[in-house]
Amino acid sequence: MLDVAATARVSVATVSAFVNGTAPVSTELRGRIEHAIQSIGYKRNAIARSLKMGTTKTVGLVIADITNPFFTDVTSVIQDVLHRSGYAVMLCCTDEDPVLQDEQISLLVDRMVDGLIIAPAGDDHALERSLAKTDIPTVLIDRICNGIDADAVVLDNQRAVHDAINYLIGLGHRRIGYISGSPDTWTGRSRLAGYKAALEAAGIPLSDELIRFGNFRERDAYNAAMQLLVQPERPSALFSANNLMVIGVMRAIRDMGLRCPDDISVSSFDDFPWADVFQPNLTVIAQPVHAIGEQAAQLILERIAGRNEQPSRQIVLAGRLMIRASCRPC
Amino acid sequence: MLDVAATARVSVATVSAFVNGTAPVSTELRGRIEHAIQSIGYKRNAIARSLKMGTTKTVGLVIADITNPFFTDVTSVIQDVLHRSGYAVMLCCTDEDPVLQDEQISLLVDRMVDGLIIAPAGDDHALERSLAKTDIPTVLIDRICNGIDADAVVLDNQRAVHDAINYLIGLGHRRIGYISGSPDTWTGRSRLAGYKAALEAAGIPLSDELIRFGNFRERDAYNAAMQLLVQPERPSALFSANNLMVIGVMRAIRDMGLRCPDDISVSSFDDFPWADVFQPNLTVIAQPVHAIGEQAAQLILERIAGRNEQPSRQIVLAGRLMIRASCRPC
DNA sequence: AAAGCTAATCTAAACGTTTAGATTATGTCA
DNA sequence: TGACATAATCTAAACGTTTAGATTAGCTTT
Repeated sequence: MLDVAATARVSVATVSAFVNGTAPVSTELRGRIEHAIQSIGYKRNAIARSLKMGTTKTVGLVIADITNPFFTDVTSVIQDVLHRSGYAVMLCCTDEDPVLQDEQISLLVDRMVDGLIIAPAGDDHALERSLAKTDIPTVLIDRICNGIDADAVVLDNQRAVHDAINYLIGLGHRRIGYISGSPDTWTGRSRLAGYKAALEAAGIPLSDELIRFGNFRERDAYNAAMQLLVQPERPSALFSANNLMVIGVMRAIRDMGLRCPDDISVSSFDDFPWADVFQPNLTVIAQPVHAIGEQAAQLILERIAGRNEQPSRQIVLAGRLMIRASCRPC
Repeated sequence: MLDVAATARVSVATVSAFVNGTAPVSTELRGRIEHAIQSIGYKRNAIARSLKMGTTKTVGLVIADITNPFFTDVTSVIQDVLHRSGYAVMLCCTDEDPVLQDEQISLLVDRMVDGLIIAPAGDDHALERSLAKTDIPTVLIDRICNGIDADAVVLDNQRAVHDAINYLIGLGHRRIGYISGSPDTWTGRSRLAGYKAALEAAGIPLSDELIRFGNFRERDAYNAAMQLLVQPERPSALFSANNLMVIGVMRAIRDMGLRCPDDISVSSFDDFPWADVFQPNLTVIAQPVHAIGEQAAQLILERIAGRNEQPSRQIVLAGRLMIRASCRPC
């Protein structure tokens, strides 16, 4: 900018005024500056600008796993709306590891992101500590953390799973195996609660024999499903608490020489774009990924702009049961 | 840092020396500084540091679509290795739109990223222009651009598709429909070239009737596949040039009331983690996503460190044909 | 013609670091 | 004791912006 100013024989203040349109500049100088910028190939340095302004026009997005279609779908729309508002996105993955999460958040805070959108990993206190000494606006997605006072947009997990399990019960299933996400997370707990509530409401006794933990990971879910399938009195249906795990479940079913839905019914949280075209066509709970991303992005923009000074609120969205062909009457 | 210096009754230079370990500090002062940092909750400001040092410890990653599992797989390993070297990743998506791509690259350049990893969208000149007036180290992935002198890690697309088509020919197929990616991209062209070469080598006459363009998008591929399927003399096999498109292809097949592989064989570029467990089990060309990400990350790190001053080189990796159950003898 | 406005431009001080080079303290040796 | 080396610490100038407040130029008005 100093070079531009020198070339155009004006002060840096004038160049700045012209570049940002923050103050009127005479046609005369405007021409000279424009020309100087062209010939030098000047680009405003966003780092210096950030330092002075105290704002980076960047928001940090922290998710568990970039390989999970749910997160990428949400990320995609978040990026979209933030980009339209002039914000860039810095994406970090935690692999569900609270230590890594702390590192990533720290990295984002150091880089002075204007806002944070987080799908928290690990137990509630982990995030609480990570966020302790910063006052960066934050919105939580997918999961809620108890100790944290921040906006959140989440699903009515309990209700959604309740509906799905109810559907299975309606088909006559009584022994329904449940592959749970990590009970350390709100998401894992609330979905499990939906399962339990549905059974309870139907008067079916709960059995720990039917619940296994897959930690939202395909590999772990495979093992978990295997444990359920080798039981002498095998479940007639399996429900998986997310998309990654249902693949492990299906693999276990195949490896046990069983077929879905002929030998066993399967349902799961999270939809796939290919679910209606590859067999078995999975019956799933579809999350409103677009709405989640849209809402999260709007919330963070409002908080950043300071337009929203109200106490934090939680937006709860509903899942939708997509009945296809992976469940049979029992 | 000034506060810390004041509290510890030392100069900022000493604080800086302590924080970065760049110069010896006496135990006495070390204690005082440490204590001051604790009580103030000081964190080094990465923005100010970047401004002074001229390095952001950040690399920009530009991909077409974060929703595409191929890109997310690669992104995942790139993030992993870069994070281990202390670099953060700024992820941008272009939606295959050269204009958006230019915007995103500009944004990254403004933010002074230390390096750029790009899966180019649009025609070669688009990227050439975007990269014109910057000397940021760059490595290209997935696609090559002619005018650009940068390291690249790509697949031997032609060879890979050649193998896959050969496999179909070996099964007796003669009318093989091809759903191509955008011919504006190197990837689209090189894969198509593999198709043509394979037919030619087998003495099968080429026919434009059998080639349709799906632009690497599910929706477009659906339409493209439809056009092939309504032909009076329908192809006996369909090959899709990427993962997103094969879903569109399968949907078209279903909507036409056909079944794969009974009525028509299907194969495609890119593997799915669920391909061996959902029917039809797709026969695909698997890309070495891990190697691609690893190599790309290493290349950019070397270039950034200035360790590698050699002329740019292209790393060409091989795809692997995963034969499953979506192709039948004809 | 002097005074008073207004609009355009400029000067200089921030923002929070890093770092060369100056300064000070400590110890060694003749 | 004084000269000299060495190690630790400090001072101050950058990095490339923004912006409050000062200055200047060009008009009106009296």
